[in-house]
Parts: sequence; C-alpha cells; structure tokens
Amino acid sequence: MLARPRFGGVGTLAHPMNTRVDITAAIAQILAELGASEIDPAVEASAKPEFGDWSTPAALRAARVLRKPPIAIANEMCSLLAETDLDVVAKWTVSPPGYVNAHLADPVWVPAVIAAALALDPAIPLHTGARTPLRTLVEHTNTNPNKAAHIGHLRNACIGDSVARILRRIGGDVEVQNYIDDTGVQVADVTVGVRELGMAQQDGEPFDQYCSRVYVEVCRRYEDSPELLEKRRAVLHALEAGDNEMATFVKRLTSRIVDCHLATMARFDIGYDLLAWESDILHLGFWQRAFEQLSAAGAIVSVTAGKHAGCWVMPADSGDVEGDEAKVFIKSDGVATYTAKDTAYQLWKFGLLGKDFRYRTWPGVEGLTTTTSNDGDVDADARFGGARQVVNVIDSRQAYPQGIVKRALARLGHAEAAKRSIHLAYEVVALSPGAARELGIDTSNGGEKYALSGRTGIEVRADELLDRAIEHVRAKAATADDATVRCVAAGAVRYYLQRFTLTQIIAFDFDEALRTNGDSGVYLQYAHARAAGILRKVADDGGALSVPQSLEPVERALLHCLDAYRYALTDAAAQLAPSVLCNYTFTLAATLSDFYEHTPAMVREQDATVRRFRRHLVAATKATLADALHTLGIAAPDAF
RNA sequence: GCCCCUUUAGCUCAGCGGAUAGAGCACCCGCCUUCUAAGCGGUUGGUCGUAGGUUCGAUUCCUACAAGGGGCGCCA
Repeated sequence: MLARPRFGGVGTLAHPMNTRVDITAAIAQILAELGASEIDPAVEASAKPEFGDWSTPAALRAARVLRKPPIAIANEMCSLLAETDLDVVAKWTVSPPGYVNAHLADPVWVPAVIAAALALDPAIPLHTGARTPLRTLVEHTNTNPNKAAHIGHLRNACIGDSVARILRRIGGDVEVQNYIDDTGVQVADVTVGVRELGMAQQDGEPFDQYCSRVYVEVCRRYEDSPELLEKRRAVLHALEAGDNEMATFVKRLTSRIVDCHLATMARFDIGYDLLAWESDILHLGFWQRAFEQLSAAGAIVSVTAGKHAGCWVMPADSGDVEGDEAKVFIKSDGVATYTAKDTAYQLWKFGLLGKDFRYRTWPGVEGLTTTTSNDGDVDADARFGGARQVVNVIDSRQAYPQGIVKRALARLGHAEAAKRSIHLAYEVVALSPGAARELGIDTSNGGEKYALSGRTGIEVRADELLDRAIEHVRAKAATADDATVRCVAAGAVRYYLQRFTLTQIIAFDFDEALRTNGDSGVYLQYAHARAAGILRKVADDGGALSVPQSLEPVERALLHCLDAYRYALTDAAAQLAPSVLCNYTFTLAATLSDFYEHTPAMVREQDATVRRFRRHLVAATKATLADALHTLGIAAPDAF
C-alpha cells in the first residue's frame, strides 16, 4: 500500500482550508483501497449534529460492488480513516444504516473558518475551489423603450444583475449588456401616439409613465380605427431605412425612456457596462454580414416553393423547410426576422461576426457605454463582446427563438459557441388574485394567477412598488435615515423577486412583496444590523482568538453556516441561480438570530475567552452576511 | 398534434437518489429592567398530483395518465 498523503492543512487566506474537499479526498482514497473507486464519496453536511460534522453514505452505495453489508463496509472505512493523517478530523464514527461521519477538531477548523470569513474582501475574488468562470457576457433587462419598467422587467433585471455579481464574486470576467429594441412595433406604437396623434404629457407626469399611458391608449384606438395601423407601418418603415427625421425623433424618445429605465434600475443598484441598440445592429449591417456566413455555410437556404416560397429559411435537422422545425430568417418581402437579427447579435457577442459597433459614453451614468452607428468617441481599446460564454436572461416564452439562435451557431460550425449560448430562462411574473383585484381586474372566474400586460395597462410599475415598499419600511423604522430606509426597501423588493427558483411563476402579491418579517429581505438586513450593533457594544479587547473547550450547538451551527458560504456561491454560480444564494443567506441570518437569542448578552460576559470568541464569531457572520447580501445586490446597513 | 414548465402543510415556496420531508406566512400559546422583539421558543398542520417501473433505498430517476400555465408566426 502506498503511504497515505497528508491531506489538507489550515490553509492560507488566499486558499483557505477546505474541509469538505479534504474529507472527500480521504474518503475517495479509502474507497479505492477497498476496491470501490467508482463510488462517489458524496460528503455532505451531517443531517444532525449528533451524527457529526460531515457524513457520507458511500458505504451504502458500495454495498453492491463489494458484496458486503453497508454497516460492515462503514466500519472498515472508519478504522482505515482513523489511520489517515487528517488534522482537521478528530474522530470518525459510523451510524446506521451505514453512514461514516467525521467529527472535526474544533481548535483546527474553527479558527480557519473565522479567519476566512474575516478576510472576505469585495475587491478580492473569492476562491471557492470551483473553476473560474469563462469570460461571460450577460444580457438582461431588455425592456422595450416605450413604457415604464414593471415588476416583470424587474425580475429579469434582478436575476441578471445577481448572476453577474455571483460570477464576478468568484473571479469571473463579466460584461453586462442591456439590449434596447428601439426599432420594434412597441416603440412605433408610442411614436404614433406622441407624434402622429399629439398625445400630450401631463403636468408632473414622469416621461416613462406618460409613454406607458400613450401605449395603452394607442393600442385601444387600433381597435376602433384600424387605419391607424398604417401610421405604425410608416414609422416602422422609416426606422428600418434610418437616417431620417423620424428616426431622429424616435431615437430621442427612446433615449429618454432608456434614461428612465436606467434611473429605475439604479434605485435597485442595478447597472450595465453597455447599452446595445437594435438600430445600430441594423445600420451597421450586422445582419448582412451574418447572412453572408449563414448562406455560404448552407445554414439558411432560399426557398422557391411551398408555404415559405420567396423566403430564406433555416431548415430542420431533417432538411425540411416547411414544418415547425424550419425557421424563416428572411421574409418574402426581403426583411430579416427578429430571430435573424438576434443571430447576428449573438455572433457578435462571441466575436464571430467580423464586425463591431462604434461606441460612445452614455451621458449621465458613470462608466456606462452605448453602441452607436456613427459618432463614436470611445477608443478601440475599450473592447466589448468577444465572450467565451453568453448568458441571455430572457423569459421562458422565448425558448423557441433562443433555440433557433443556438442552432444557427451550430450550423455555422461554431459548436463551442452554440454550447456556451445559454438561454437563462425564467418564468414570468403574474398577479395573485389579491393583487389583481387591487388593480381593478375582475377575478370572479376564480383564476389562480392573472397575467401582466403592458399593452392594456395591467401592471405594477417597478418604481411604484419601490415607493410603496419605502413607505412600508419608513412606517416601521423609528430612527433610520432616509437613505437607509430606501436601501432596506429596495433590498426587500429585490429579495422577493430573486428568491424563487427560475422555473416558478411568481404570483405577485403585495403583502408578500412588502413583508418586513420572516423570509424577507428586511429580515436578512436586520440580522446584519444586529450583528453590527453587537460589535458596537462589545469592545474588541485585541486579544488573540482561542476556541472554547466545548462549543454551544448554536455556535457550531453558525460556524458551519459560515463555512457553507463558498459552497452556496459555487452552487449559485454553477446553476446561475440567485435563489440558491437567497436560501443560503436566509439560513445564515436565521442561524445568527438563533445564536443571538440563545446565548447570554455578550456585553455582560465575564469569561474573556468566551466573549472574545463570540465577538469573533459575530464579526465573521457580519462579514459573511455583508458579502452574501452584496452579491445579491442588497445593501447591508449597520443600523435601522 | 408536438415541445417546455408547474403540481410538496390552509396559503407562498425550499428540497430533487440516502438517516424521522423543511422554511416563511396564517392560526393558537408563551418570551422585552440584559448586545436592535423588523426577533425567539412552542402548538397545530403532509398517503410529496395519480398509477406503474428501476433501485438495497424514490418526494427526488424512468414511463403513462390527470390538472393548471406557456410555446410551436413571413410578430417583436
């Protein structure tokens, strides 16, 4: 038998001790020695403190290959593990029906966990042991620039912003883009109302709300006056041509709305690196370039007969150009479809188009750049695009066209880019019956959810929701200053929109969204403020940390929670799922509250060792909470 | 017709091969002269949609079915 390697160690600040990895390696080696190397060590946090700190059901899994009872295998593993040189484990035990448990040596792992938490620094990427993400371009928000942003758009932005933060936190190079569809039907509708019908902005009416109102009104008038659709067609035609007075007018209008969107999102601490405009993609000839590539590769073909006669189509895998699987890229009138232009944009994102935008700084927002077709003022060193991985945060209803874009990349021979074209699909935000009633919708049909609709004005504006949350928080916050009230309210709203898994439709409910207790953003922030309060009250005596002889269960639970931060971040990054980090942060906050309630007030603690240890523990928890909250785009106030 | 998502406590949701299925809300009962009660503890509440299958082990994987939602445009 080979000499067993020495596992683990206390680690360094750059690469903190990773107890789970060390234990996993030890288990894996023992499994190999027993002739079950194919069995996954599967080390997980112990289900109950009585079992130990870390446990594995590997013996249960190995029973079949080793043809022995699980408990016998577990006992054998246990005695072999006892011989390994793993300082962090004090004792190995077995529990039915065949779990092997590691009990950690407190003087080894506890100081390491606290030191790692206290060393957290937003400016320094956290090495979780997972591979650093590829250079990633995240596109999110993408709200049509013809109306105020509503809670559906806000869910998109929250998910995208948090995904970007999560990837950056573990060292990822991430570029965030907001795509502006300024040449579409929705923009044309508002243009018809403002320019052709002369609908006026009311006194004191915010510009985006004004446009929302015009949009609803114009859509209503189409019903009575179908001839109005001709005006829309004219607007769209002018936008397609570009470089005319209409295009200039629309550019000014959409820019004003984009500024409103940026201001709304800024209230939630959501920002972007680049605004990418559809009109620039159009006028810089991105599609023509993509067309050359697609047609040369045979990815799209000209169809002369059948229902797609006169079109260019991307055939199904079977070669069929007529069925559901075939997708029109160029209509018979010669105009490219949205999906076609999106394919060109996706090629640009990967640096595969062979064409680039021109760039200009966006006035009024620090660090924000916009694409432009003509008067660029940002030098070529500021490079955008050229990503190795692209994450498009788009609701799940667009799965079909997103799949087409991915398929187009594959047909061009860009297998890697196709694989790394990720449609981060999330379900929409709808209204709960209660919220629907509050908006005056008839709910007598007994539906469980009611769809939002910007076109008919059935929506909850993001700004309006935040204003209501601010009033809610202000009513409860006796002493907090205005800035704190605002960030607590924004955090509450963000948490509500991020804590659901992406596959769940959110049945938006005012009571739930505005709640300030229980599993809410306010609870997380409150826990952080509490920790800060303790640190203010309990002086740091400057003494070195020493671990008490025996830890209270709540202390041990809190330490495990701190240690779990890196695993939560790793999971959240791997799944591109902010909800994973939300769950973790709630558990951390709850565990701190549990600790707070079940240990005597620290200010009166007479035992200097215990007081010092607990102060370190609270400081470490505060640092971890702050880091997790920041990664979720939620503020971590010290008091409120 | 085909494809995707959902179905877990009264309500809103986690969990997605392993040890007695967890939270929050609501309800009821307690706890503020002690570091923030926006908190904590306790009580009540579950044939994990149904039926098969795979497995030592299934809420978790597979198949079928049911209910609800979404998609399958020469819309964007």
